Amino acid sequence: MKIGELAKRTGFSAHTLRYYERIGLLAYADRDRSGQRDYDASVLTWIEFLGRLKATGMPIREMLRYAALRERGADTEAQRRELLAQHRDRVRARIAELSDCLLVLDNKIAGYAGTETRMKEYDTAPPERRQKPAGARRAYAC
Amino acid sequence: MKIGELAKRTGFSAHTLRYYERIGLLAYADRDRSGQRDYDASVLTWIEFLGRLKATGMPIREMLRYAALRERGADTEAQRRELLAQHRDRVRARIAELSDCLLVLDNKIAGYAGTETRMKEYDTAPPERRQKPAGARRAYAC
DNA sequence: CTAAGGGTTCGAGCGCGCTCTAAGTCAAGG
DNA sequence: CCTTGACTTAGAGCGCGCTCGAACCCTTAG
Repeated sequence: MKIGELAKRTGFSAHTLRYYERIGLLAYADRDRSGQRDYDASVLTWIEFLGRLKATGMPIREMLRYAALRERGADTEAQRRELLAQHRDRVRARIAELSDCLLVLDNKIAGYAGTETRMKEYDTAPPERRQKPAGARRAYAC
Repeated sequence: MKIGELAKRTGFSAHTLRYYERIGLLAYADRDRSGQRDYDASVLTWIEFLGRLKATGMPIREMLRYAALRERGADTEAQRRELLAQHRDRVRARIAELSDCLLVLDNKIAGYAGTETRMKEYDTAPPERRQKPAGARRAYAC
């Protein structure tokens, strides 16, 4: 497989794949007689996993540490497991943080929606029902 | 409140707060007779909300759009709500992505743990019980 | 009076992760 | 034979979000 196809398959650009090789995140790829990289399909698994690490915000520095352990073979498994476990904890924390922020956002949005609803109700409701609806209790500040 | 205290209270550095003012994310702050910024406590709410937007990965560009709408007053509420709703959807998608990756990580980690378990079992189990345990079915590739 | 410890401005610099340019090589199709 | 287009390299450049340095100004405590 040449770099263009690998790019297509992984979603990384050829530029990025070469960059990853340069910095050591991908092993030096075999070249054909004309010097072009010729990838083995097995690299797909690794690149896809790198994609996961990247998607979860692992810095390249740390991917490099993981890649280096991997290259050193089976007796680094405990260290790799440890590294991933730490990362997993960070991901969990991140999810929790985002979920927390999501509540704030929902609240704020509900506040805006509440304003519209109140305005509509104020316009359309008969005078005796013109009172603060339940949604009006928060989120005016911003 | 001077910038140092605001920094302490919000978790943003004084440098960052000045930077935010420079780019228009924070309104120009009143200065005292000696030219030092003197903040009103009300700015805290806004800065904390900015912190939420930042924590959820909103780019500064977009915070600026939101801030600009806010400055323009109450008749931009629908647009602000729309902007936040879009952002909220991205946050939800991001949480989903992270959760998905989390499963992959858990799996991989379980694979490493499985290796250790298997090695232990292989070392300690009597020969007739030396067979693949349940945890051995995946995640060797990396 | 002096020194410490805040604050001010402007602009340069940095760390990250790419992303692109330039100049060149090579293989296949018309 | 010639063009097209994908590939090669080394290295420069970029967008983001700060972060810091230099040189200076105020206020306050000892």
